[in-house]
Amino acid sequence: MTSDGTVGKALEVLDQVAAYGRPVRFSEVLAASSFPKPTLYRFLQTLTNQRMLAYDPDRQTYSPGVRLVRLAHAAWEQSTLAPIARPHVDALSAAVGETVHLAQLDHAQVLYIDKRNANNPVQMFSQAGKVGPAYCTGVGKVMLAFSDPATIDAVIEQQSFHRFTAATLTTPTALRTELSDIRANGYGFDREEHEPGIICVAMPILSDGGRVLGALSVTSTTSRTNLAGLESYVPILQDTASKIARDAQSWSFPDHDAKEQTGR
Amino acid sequence: MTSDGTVGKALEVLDQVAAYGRPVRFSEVLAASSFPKPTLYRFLQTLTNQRMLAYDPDRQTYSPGVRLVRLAHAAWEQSTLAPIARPHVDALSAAVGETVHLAQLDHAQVLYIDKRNANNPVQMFSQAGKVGPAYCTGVGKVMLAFSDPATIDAVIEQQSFHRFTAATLTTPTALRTELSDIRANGYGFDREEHEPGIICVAMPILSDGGRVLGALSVTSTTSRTNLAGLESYVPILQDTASKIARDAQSWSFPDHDAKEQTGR
DNA sequence: ACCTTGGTTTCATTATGTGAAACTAGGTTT
DNA sequence: AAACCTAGTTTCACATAATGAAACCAAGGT
Repeated sequence: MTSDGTVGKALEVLDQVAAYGRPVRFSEVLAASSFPKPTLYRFLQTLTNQRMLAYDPDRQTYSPGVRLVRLAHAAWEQSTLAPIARPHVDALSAAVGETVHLAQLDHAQVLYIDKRNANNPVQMFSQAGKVGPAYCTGVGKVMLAFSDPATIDAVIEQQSFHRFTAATLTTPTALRTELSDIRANGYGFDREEHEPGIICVAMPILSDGGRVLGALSVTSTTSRTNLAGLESYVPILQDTASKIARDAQSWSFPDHDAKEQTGR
Repeated sequence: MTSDGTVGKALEVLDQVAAYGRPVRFSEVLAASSFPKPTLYRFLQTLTNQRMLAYDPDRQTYSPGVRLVRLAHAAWEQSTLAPIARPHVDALSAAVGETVHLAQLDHAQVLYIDKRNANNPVQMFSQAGKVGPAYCTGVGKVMLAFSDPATIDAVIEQQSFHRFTAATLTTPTALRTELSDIRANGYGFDREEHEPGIICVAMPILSDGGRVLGALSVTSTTSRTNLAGLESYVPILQDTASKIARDAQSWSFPDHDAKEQTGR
């Protein structure tokens, strides 16, 4: 399951390089890798030839390659909620005048798909594609809360429960309690759990079948407002979420997970 | 060269699926593919398992997967000019009040890396990652003009020279003439060659060594201005480009191509 | 001149990918 | 309903391609 075939291994290497967030040397990758030296070397070569990685011969470093940017554009337009949600997110952003996030659950992480920053706009790519922990973000908890039990277990399993702030939930038990609160309410908050001073309300985007398609959040700072203030956005968030869900349905956004295909 | 190993083949398939720009069925891919049925089938399975592709079991279609979005985020931040250029592009955009593009040459295509749309902002990812033809865009021609002869030949070789508008350059000869004009001037235009009514000025971003790092352009419409009007932006474009080049240098942006590594 | 560290190449061994052919599930025609 | 497609999936003997221990090379350092 971990790796299917050579391709899986190569992608594992690609992921690893991307994870560093900065150009890395061969030896660094090697040290962290489970592959023996020549094998890893060949993977890096192949990926570089394929422009999935870029190699800087001067510094002898590898970093993720431009080919990915092109591919991701296609992925973003076809396999995410972003294009469907765009007009609704725009409207929401305009109405609330605060930062709005659109996220999906990928793997066991929160993947930010789109963002509107009311004040200084722009800089989307820098945010879209970003990943965050599921256990201490508004969108993460909300998506998790409405996932099926098996997924919840699997995801919780993979969380680090690193303490970012004093408010961070650091145990599976605390998180599970929070999740059932969220299920009861229909929405959730981030109470400075990830970054001090940063709070948000998050709303799941649910399909008719009750499946989690993604989540929306409105983010602000404790200096500007408080949880009660954010809670006033719940109706419009609710409305936006259901509109997105409706459009996603009619556009026939896949309601199922890609069923686990029997690998090798 | 065409394909190095299994990984290369798999990525070829991935590219092919992404190129459709919409979910595709197995048989469609098969028809266009050089791989025999079971081989292709296995590749699609592997890529799906790896979430490089997403499979919709209802419609039996494949589309690029979300994992790419995450990877691309890293690529965008590390292997493109975008993060370095961002402040300068912001400033340029604010100064000219027109749409600004930042592009790099990838393969034989123009890859848009960043964009500022003065009026209705946002919607970057939808643009970043987008590709366009090199022979009939301002940025494409400008980057090509300052590339080394071998690259020029190779790129021209791969152009389709499809006629988009009456002004499109449709022959290698016409393009070569245009390129030497651009070299002489130091910048270039798009004279409605790609889309009617759309014109732009483009400026190459050159390293100290004279290597093409990317290109900037200011785009407008014939209803708002004309080529002479756009030409007035040349000084600020020049300035912006050289600032980006400077920063790229000091940040040690790879000045060389990833040297062709001897594949299998 | 002699190590050491980091990167690259070789090559016999073995695992993996390969694809013709056979199979299955829906749908359509006779 | 039986025969017949068409599109997708599985099998399996075979060949190719991946593997990694070991050897090699190139810089720097001592």
